[in-house]
Amino acid sequence: MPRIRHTTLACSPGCTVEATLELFGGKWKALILYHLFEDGVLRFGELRRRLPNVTQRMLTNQLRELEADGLVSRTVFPEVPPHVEYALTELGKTLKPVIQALKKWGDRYAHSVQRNKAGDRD
Amino acid sequence: MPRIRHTTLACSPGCTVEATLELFGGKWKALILYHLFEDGVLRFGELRRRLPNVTQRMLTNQLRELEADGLVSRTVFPEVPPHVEYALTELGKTLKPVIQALKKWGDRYAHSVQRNKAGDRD
DNA sequence: GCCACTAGTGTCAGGAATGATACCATGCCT
DNA sequence: AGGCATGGTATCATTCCTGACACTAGTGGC
Repeated sequence: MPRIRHTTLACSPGCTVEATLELFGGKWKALILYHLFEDGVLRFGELRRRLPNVTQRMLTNQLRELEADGLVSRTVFPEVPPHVEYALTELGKTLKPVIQALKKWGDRYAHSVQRNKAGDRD
Repeated sequence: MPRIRHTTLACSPGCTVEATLELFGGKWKALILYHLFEDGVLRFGELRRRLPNVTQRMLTNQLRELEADGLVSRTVFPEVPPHVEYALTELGKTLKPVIQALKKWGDRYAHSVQRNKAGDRD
């Protein structure tokens, strides 16, 4: 859950930047998308294993929101035990260059971010 | 203030994606960066005018964090009334392709994000 | 003397985001 | 009959984010 949804994109010229960010600004969404780009299709449990620090509830939430935004598809197989598959939609796939840009920058520069602040964690 | 700072980037292969996102995942940071890309150097008040919905305190906070992360420089002119200029650092400038990717995607696809969810706002 | 201007800071409060934990259904295996 | 597996939900508590509002300094103008 980012914070605010502004679907009217009239606020300012850079507003679409914000709007885009809100789609995967959720705490784990970018990671989810990233793994879906890597692996294509993933079951709930597989995603969970790839994101060890996410609680089940969080993962469900984030996936539901991605689904509601049309970025991720959710396919339920009526089996027991339950079987649900998550994959990127066509729209979701268009985010690839964005995520790649993020990753590329991170791989190159993240280490050079000097955190001078107190209250540094992790 | 994103949420967690993990400076050790060992969590998962997509971790740098998250790390990058945390740099400008703050509610207004992407917008601030965007405007600095557009205009080069901006005074506090100018930024404030470009981001009408941000409170002074928020703007200060976000700028301080961007500064702490080494993305934005803050230059104080010892005058009265106060005069402070904000600009991108060299590191900050390297984020340009990332912000551009966000904007490009937003301009093209943001409108096609269908929000099926209840609780839609704005 | 009083007010305005700029760039803040301090405090407080409300709400949202997140986490912990427990619980559910159902079919299979033993 | 009991336990396990999967993909969830429900409830509660807490922590974090954000906004509203008031306040500051120092000089110039009326």
